[in-house]
Amino acid sequence: MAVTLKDVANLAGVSRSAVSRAYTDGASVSDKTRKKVEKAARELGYSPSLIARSLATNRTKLIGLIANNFQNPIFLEVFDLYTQALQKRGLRPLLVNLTHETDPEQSVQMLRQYNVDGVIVATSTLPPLFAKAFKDAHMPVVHAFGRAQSGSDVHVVGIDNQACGRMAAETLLRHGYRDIAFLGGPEFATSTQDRAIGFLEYLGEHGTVPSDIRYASAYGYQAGRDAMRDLLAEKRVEAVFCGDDLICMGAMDETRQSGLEVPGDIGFIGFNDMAMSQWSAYDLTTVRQPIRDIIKSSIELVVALVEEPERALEVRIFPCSVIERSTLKPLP
Amino acid sequence: MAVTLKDVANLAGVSRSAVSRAYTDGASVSDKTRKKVEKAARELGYSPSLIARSLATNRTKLIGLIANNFQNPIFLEVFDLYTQALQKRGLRPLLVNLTHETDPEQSVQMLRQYNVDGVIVATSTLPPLFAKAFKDAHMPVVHAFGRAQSGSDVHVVGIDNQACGRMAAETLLRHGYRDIAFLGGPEFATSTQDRAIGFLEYLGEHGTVPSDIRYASAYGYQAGRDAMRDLLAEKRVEAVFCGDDLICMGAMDETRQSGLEVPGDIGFIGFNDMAMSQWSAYDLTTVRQPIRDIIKSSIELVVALVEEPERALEVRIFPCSVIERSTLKPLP
DNA sequence: CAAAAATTTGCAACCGGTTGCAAAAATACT
DNA sequence: AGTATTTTTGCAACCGGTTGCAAATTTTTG
Repeated sequence: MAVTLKDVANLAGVSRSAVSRAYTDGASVSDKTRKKVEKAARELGYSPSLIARSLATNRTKLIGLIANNFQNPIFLEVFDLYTQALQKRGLRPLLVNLTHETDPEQSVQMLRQYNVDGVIVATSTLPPLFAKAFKDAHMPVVHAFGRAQSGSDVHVVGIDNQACGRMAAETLLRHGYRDIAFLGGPEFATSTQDRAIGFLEYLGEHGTVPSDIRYASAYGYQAGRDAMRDLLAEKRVEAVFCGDDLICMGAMDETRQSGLEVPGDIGFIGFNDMAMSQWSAYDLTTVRQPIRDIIKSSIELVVALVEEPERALEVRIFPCSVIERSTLKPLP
Repeated sequence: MAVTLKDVANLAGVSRSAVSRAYTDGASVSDKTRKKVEKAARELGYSPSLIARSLATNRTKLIGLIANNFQNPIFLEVFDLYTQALQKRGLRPLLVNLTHETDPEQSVQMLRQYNVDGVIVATSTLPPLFAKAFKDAHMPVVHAFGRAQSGSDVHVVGIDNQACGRMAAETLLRHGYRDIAFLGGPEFATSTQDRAIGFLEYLGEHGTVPSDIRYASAYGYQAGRDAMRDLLAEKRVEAVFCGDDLICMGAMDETRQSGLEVPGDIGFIGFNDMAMSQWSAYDLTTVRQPIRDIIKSSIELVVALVEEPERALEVRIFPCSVIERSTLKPLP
């Protein structure tokens, strides 16, 4: 039913190899033959089967894209950028949803079966078990938005979360806040841990200590609200550093619902600078993470790894910046 | 390097067919042989290549998932549900981003090359050219969230947008509004057109006409804001039916920025009931679209089509419902 | 113009599985 | 026991491409 290389070869009056070569660039074909093949292909409506090619070349042009947070809209931006960037290179994302997945082996198994050329893990926290499983399966893996784990053996493209924590602290102090709370993402997330470290460090260096340290149960809106409710019930602070914009929005909504004003009564600084952060309902001051750069770079890295699997372990860090909007009181 | 079926066959002391059969259920193998094969496979860490299998069986277990709106967070919910539901059936989504794509042929080409078993188009508007291109390529296609086009030849799973438009109108009238505006998505979107028809129809049946009809340039926040700004500059209405929650949020933010109150000065009713719609900053009254049902059903349909390509054209419609929250004034 | 060099071509084996068919083995029946 | 029936097995061809190698062709050179 489908038209194959052989059909084209017959119509063009050349060998099957000739047709194949006409479709692989860099191959040795005369112009004359190529023209004949192209003509025949057009007449028959031929398009080569990537499956068959994959079998022969052992390359699928498939990149596994692993994600475990489909609640945070920032991942939609991430998917958008990934799919587009991959498409431009003639690659395709094979989306894997780890949201309710617990068994690393099984996921690896799947990716292996599809013979993906490489894997990009786009999660803030890569369970160590997964990292190991991928490595063991001899798949090129890069962990985007990850942390440079000391003992780890997976390539990382991301940001320096400690430095970002410091930036947030610096911004809050500069705006004249003293009585500050830290409201992070889940405590087990390395990203959260690092941001906390940098944040505390900087405050410490300037003779302060956070009035409250607290963790949302997830990188999500409701988790942010819940944590903020608890915080408000216990004490009063001047400003809050939230480990994620979505958490921040939840916290702000909770704050406003309880009758307080932002930034009049409490100031907020978030993290990520997702598209929604500039909505006027929030207009968040936030630490901006350069996701375009991270995504571009992680694709380049995984592609390079496909060519050169034994490449030296690499960690690529991109700088963040503070975007000042209106959730902090004006500079003194 | 990779361990193949032949290796397993050798170790187990059986033929290659035996190994193959051990892995296809329903095949004729004795228990004894299967045990031997399983043991050998375990020892070698064998996992069969889907690529090779695909070549032989002409089935890839890949479903093309086409989307063209990565700006609207509702699609993150959609992706989440799709990836999970497909995974459960042992299928994988091959994500295609049409956002900046104009040439249907090229996209079809791609999906053909990967030999996807079927295609799910998850866009509110399927450009007719795409529909035709897929059909011509003899791919099972289901248009989720689509409209039952009269002359079309693609299966559809979605909602009755006209009925939904009527529901919105009914809700607004019931709440005592008279001076009502329609703020739809892009005018070319069939979903928008249908919602408008139903909306106008119902109002007409109750002796009213909208005070304003207007279309946002996209199903997005900023587009909603811009359209609302124009509306406010021109006239004053009591309530607005927005063609999408995201548009509605933009419109609400614009309204509030201009000093008006919701629902005090202007009431809003949205469309979709995305996760964010219940955030307290908006707490939208909205028409709920049953996306879980649509997604589940569209997968079932595409799977059925793979088995039976010449299946009669089908249109599956799920009912919507109005979720009342706080963006309309209380019932009189 | 012939010989040497460079380019193009086709053959045939291979990638890693599946499957129809006939032979072999196991089970049922008289 | 021997024969008929059912189940299991291996052979070999096939899925749709790629690629090393040697032969055929074209181009360059003296």
